[in-house]
Amino acid sequence: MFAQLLAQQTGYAIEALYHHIVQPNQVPVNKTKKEFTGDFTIITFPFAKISKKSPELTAREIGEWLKNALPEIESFNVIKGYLNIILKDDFWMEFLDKNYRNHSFGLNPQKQGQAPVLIEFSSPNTNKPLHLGHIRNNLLGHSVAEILEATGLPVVRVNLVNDRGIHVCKSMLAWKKWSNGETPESSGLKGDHLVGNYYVLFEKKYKEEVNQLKANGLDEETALRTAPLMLEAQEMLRKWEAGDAETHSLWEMMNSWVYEGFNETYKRLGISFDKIYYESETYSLGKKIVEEGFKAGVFYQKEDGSVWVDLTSDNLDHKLLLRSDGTSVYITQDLGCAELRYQEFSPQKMIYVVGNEQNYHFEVLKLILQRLGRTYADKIFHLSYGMVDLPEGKMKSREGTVVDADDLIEEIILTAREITLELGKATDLDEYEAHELFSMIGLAALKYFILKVDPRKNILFNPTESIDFDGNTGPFIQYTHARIRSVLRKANPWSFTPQKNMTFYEEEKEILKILYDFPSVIKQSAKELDPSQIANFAYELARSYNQFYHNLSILHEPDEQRMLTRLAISQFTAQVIRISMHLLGIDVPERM
RNA sequence: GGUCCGGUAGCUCAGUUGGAUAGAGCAGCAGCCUUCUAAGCUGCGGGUCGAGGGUUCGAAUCCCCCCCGGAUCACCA
Repeated sequence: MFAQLLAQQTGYAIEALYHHIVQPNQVPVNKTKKEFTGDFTIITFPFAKISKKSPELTAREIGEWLKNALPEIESFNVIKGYLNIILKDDFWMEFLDKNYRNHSFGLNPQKQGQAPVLIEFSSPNTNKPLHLGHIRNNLLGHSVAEILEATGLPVVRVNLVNDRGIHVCKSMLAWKKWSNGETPESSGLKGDHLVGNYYVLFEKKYKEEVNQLKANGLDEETALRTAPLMLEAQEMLRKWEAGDAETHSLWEMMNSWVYEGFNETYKRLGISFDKIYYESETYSLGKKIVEEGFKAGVFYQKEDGSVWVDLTSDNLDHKLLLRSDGTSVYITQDLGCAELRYQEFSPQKMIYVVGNEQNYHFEVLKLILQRLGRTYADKIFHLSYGMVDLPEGKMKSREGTVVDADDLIEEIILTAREITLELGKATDLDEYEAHELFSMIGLAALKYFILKVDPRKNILFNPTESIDFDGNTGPFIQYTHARIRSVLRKANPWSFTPQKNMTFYEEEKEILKILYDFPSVIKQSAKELDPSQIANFAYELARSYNQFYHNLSILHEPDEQRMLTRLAISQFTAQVIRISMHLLGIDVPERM
C-alpha cells in the first residue's frame, strides 16, 4: 500500500536530512481530509524537534525529498505541519486498470497448512424459538466467519445447541401435562414455536403455584424451590441423565420439532454451520473433566455432594460445577465442549460469539481450563456483543416483550414489498422473482441495521418506528448496485485501456481512493472481529458513487475514453459493493 | 457493594496506532426527474464529545477522579 511506502520513505528522508532514525510506524500517514487538496497527509509535528526547524519548513523539506524519491508524486502542499501529498493521476489510472475486473478484489486465497479458526455462534436453547437477540448473534457470527475467510484463514463454523437441561425439561413437562398430544402437524405451528408455547405455559403455571404457596405463608425463596412443578421438572432432569427411555423418547420427539423450526429460520437468514454440537453429547465429557479436576485437587466437594472451584485468588467467587444431585450445569458441558473441539480441530483460535451478559462465564471458563493445565485455554476468545434493547428496556421472555425472529423477518419482507410496489418497481417480475426481491431487500434492511453498529455496543430497536430503507441502510447500498448494473447493461460492448495523462474529476478520484482502501478495511475488521467497519465502508462507497452518478454522465459522455474510464469505475464499484455486502451476509440485486 | 462495558446533534450511529474547522443518516425546512433507476442528489438549521483535573506541539481518543446508564457476581442458561 502506498501509505506504508510513504511512511518508509519519510523515514529515509529524515535520516538523510536530519541524520536521525525514525521507524516507519512512527510516521503518521493519513488520508487527506476532504477540505484540503491531496491524497495522503504526513503529519510532521513530531519531526520538528528532530529537524530543529519549524513544522512548516520541516514539512517542506521532507516534501521535496519525497517528490524526488517517488515518481508517483505529482506535487505537495504544506499547511502548518501537515504535508499533503498529491499523486499523479496515472497512479490512480493504473490502480483502476489492474483491478476493475477483479472479482475477488481485497480477498486473499486460503493459505495452506494453517490451523483453522473455530467460531461458535447461534447456540440456541431448544425450549423456545429464536428472537431478535439470536438474530444479532447469527448475523455477527456469520459475517465474522466470512471476513476471517476473506483474509485467507480456514474457518470452521460451529453451533452448540443447548438441547438438554432444566429449561428443556420445563417445556417437556408442560407438554406432557397439558398438550393433549398436540404436534406441529396437528396445530400447523412451526415446531420451535409450539415447544416455546409450552415453556411459557410452564412458567405461567409455576408462577401460579408459587403465588398459592406464598398465600399459604411460605416465603418467596422456599416457594420457588418447593413448588410441585419445579420438583417435577427436576425429577425429569434426573431421569433424563439416568437415561430413562420414556423421558428420552419425549425429549427426542420435541427436539426434532424444534430443529425443523430452527433450520427454517437459519435458511431464511442464509446461515449455515460446518458442525453442530449438542450439549447432550458433551456434558458427560464435562463431568469427566470435573472428576479429573477433583482428583487433582483443583476442585473441592461440599458435604451435600456438590462440586465447586475456588476462584477467590483470582478475585472471583466460588463457582458450582456439579449440583448436589450430581446433575451438570451450564459450565460443565462447556468444559467438555471446549475439550472436544480442541481435540477434533486443533484450532489456532476458538471464538465464541456470545452476548456480554456472559462475560463472567467466559472468564471463569478460561480460568478453570488454565488451572486444569489445558494449553488451549488461551486460544479461547469471547466475542462479546451488546444486547438488543427495546425502548422499554431489555427483552424479557417471561414478560412476553421478546421480538420473535420469524415474525420480524416476515414483517420486514412485507415492508420491503410495500415500499417497492409504492415506488412502482418490480411490476414486470413474476410472483417468484418478486418475492425473491422483496426478501432480498427486506433482509438487507434488517441485517445492515444490526451489523452497522459496533458489536460491543447495545442496539436500540424500536418496533413502532421500524427499520429505514433510505439513507445509511442496506437497501440504499443495494440500490446503488442495481443502478450501476443497469448502466452496465445499457452500455455497448466495451473495453477499457488506461489513458496516460488523463485528469480525473474529483468525483472519479474520490471513488478510486475509497476502493483503494478496501483491502486494509477488510484486514482491520478481521483483526477486530468487527463487521461494522465493512458496513460503514460499503456505505461510504455507495454514497460517493451516487454523487459521481448524479454529477457526471457515463453513457452520454462525449469523450469516448472518458466514458470507458467511467464504465470501468462503475464496474469496479459494483464489484466491491457486492463483495463487501457478501461479507455481511447480504445479497445484492441486479435491479430494484 | 465488587468487577466489566458504555455516555458524541432532538433520535440512531461513525470517528484507524492521539492530528487540521468533530462527521453521516433519520426527523424538520427549501430546492432538483423531457437526460444513464429520485430507495437518489443539493442546500439550511442543529454540538459544553457526561463533569472536572492531568499528560503535550496537539485530546472525543491516553491517565486520574466524580456523575449517569447497562451487564454480571445463581444448585438459570
